[in-house]
Amino acid sequence: MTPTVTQTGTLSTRERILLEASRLFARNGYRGTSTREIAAAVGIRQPSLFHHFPSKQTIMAELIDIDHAEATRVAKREAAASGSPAVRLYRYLVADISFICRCAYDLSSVESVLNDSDFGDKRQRHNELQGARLAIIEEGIDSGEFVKSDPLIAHKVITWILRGDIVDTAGEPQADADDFAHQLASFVLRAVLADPDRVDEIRAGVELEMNQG
Amino acid sequence: MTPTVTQTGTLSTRERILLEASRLFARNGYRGTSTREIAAAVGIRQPSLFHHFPSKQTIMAELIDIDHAEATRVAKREAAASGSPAVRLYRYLVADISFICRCAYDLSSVESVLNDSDFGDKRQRHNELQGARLAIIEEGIDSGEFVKSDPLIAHKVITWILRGDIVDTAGEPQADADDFAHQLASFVLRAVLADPDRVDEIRAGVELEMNQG
DNA sequence: GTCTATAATAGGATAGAC
DNA sequence: GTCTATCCTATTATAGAC
Repeated sequence: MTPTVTQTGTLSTRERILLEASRLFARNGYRGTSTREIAAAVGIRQPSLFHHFPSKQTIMAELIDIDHAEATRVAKREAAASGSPAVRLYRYLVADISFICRCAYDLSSVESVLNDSDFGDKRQRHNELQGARLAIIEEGIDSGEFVKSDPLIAHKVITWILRGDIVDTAGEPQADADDFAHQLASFVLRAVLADPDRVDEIRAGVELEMNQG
Repeated sequence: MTPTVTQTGTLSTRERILLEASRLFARNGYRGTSTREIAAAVGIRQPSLFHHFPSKQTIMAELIDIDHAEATRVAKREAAASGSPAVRLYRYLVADISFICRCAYDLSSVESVLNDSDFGDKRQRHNELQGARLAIIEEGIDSGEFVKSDPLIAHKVITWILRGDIVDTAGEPQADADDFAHQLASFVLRAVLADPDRVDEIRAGVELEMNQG
């Protein structure tokens, strides 16, 4: 399984390569990170990397797959879930944000390399995930639960918040990842709901569900 | 002056280097962009770049200065401006977002290189700008105009929205940059205001000011 | 599973002709 | 102001010893 931030003490060399590579890719970009830097961070020599991965590209490809596997899991669950668009959007945000905060790997670089031709085949799944998010927003606007406005604005802002969260809080242990996730989700819901006062009720309902399940 | 998206037809070689470098830095990162790629995009040979800039680093440094010069101008103006925190935050957001949309250069890479030791001296001004923004938010919460919550959450979200806007819409001509800026600013204000219904009144007031000034 | 040595290529920057 | 030619270093990846 994908390691969490609390498990970084007991990683295999392969996992430590993924961890250090993810941090360096986040800081200096995929192209801007050399295999020597990754190896140095892991504590091995540069050619030893190639015993665990056939190329630098496959290290990045595995990080992309880790990110997409979890995002797909959450998106599929909320697509089939019960509840109004607001409740499902709230649950989706909390699940995604707390995964980002808990995952040991810093997945910031994933989205930015999807424009690179080397990873073009990974892009379709990313687009599908974006579409699933937009669909919830459109449903909320159509039903009158969300304020009447361009769904693309809310969709963009949510994308940017998730991206910002990945970049700024990924990979570092967060004091209280759950509370942070709820605060961010509440911020978005306040902006989006036709009746912003419903935020507290939605938050309480989702927290109850999570404590039971 | 810094060129806008509508002026990309009449640029000097020096400005075209800044333009193409900004786009490549945005896509592939500062480290991940070679001087050969920049030269090819401009339509000259690699050594010719060094007639206009003494190094690759000085190209990036100039892009940072362009970004910070405008951000400082806007922040200083709103620090001294009249109006409630909500009105000043709204004006700040609209000014910053429409600058991002109008500037010919894609300034996405600026924030990410500030962690690089090569540009450490530019970082202080960035931190001062962040502080000015946080101060407006804290003032709004203390006065009761904003909803009672952790000011750092709103601050983070605003940072992420501005960053996302830079990354996704910078450098490309926007159909209606002003309307887009107002929609994003309204989204943030709805989430932040104790009385979200005041958004339309604040928007109308700022639009009136802008049409007069 | 990690090492040293090395191949082959791409990187930033300079010199000097035009 | 741009060019060709070139220097030196850094890059990804392989071969083969231990």
